[in-house]
Amino acid sequence: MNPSRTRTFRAQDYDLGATLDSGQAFRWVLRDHQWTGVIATHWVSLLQTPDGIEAETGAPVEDWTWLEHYLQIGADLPKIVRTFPDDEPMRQAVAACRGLRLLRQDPWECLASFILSSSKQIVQIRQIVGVICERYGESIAVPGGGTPSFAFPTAQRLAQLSEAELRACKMGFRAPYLLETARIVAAGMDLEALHGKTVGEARQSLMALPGVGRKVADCVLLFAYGFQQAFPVDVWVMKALQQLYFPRRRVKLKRLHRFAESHFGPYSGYAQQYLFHFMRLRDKRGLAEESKK
DNA sequence: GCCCAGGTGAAGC
DNA sequence: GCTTCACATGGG
Repeated sequence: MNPSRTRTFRAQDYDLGATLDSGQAFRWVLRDHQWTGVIATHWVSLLQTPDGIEAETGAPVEDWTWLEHYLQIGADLPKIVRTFPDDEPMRQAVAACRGLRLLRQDPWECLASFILSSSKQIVQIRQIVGVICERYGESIAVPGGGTPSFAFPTAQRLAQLSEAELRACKMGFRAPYLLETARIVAAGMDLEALHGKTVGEARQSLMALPGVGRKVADCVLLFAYGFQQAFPVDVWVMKALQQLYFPRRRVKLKRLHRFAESHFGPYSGYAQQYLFHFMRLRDKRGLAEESKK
């Protein structure tokens, strides 16, 4: 096929906005109905259409497999949703988040981003990621006249920096974690090798890294490696499980993990993303209602 | 000023 | 094993 800068993907049941804005990835910006972001070294702009997604890139592309893979165009969403438990909370979440998908991201970018995510709001994670990309990422091709754009910095690049330089990117106490992890990866830890492991083994390898606990590890397992059983429990998912499944009884984290494993089926990670997004939507609406008063 | 954010690691029971 | 606390920074 001839190299081209545009391409159309046919896709049913795909809510691009919900997917790119649901706290999985931190580099997407909405402008004039188009989502603009960076995947590896590609500047990309995406537009939702009735039949699917129209993509534009900064440089001509011959093989579009990388984008199809990132967006998980081929995932059978109706089939996945049918495996969710048939209970009231999931019915509500599915109704509220129709077309929400899981992306398949680059392991290093996902790992580094989620090390920066701890105890931070999504807007702020975006901001920190933006700063490290501008300062330490390679410049990439953008359409004529566009503002400069940068790849996510490699582990090798970040490994050369000082802790002070990272702190200057507003990441606070996360700086030493990111720096140490970058140095371990730059020194030869093979992130690709985790693809061939079991969830448990892969999780152990990730949790051995500084700044990576159960929650960050599960995010990377789910959003980068496609382990559909990984079930990240952050404050929102904690709230969802507490309020929707265990009202008026405080349940400990360990128990919630066990509940999640047995209750949500083979695509529990997907179910988790629906609960997460559902809770955030509900919160936004709640605030909007309140400000009207 | 206050509380909270896609938490983790270390210290103290 | 568990619970508590410090850790930067900015949004609401």
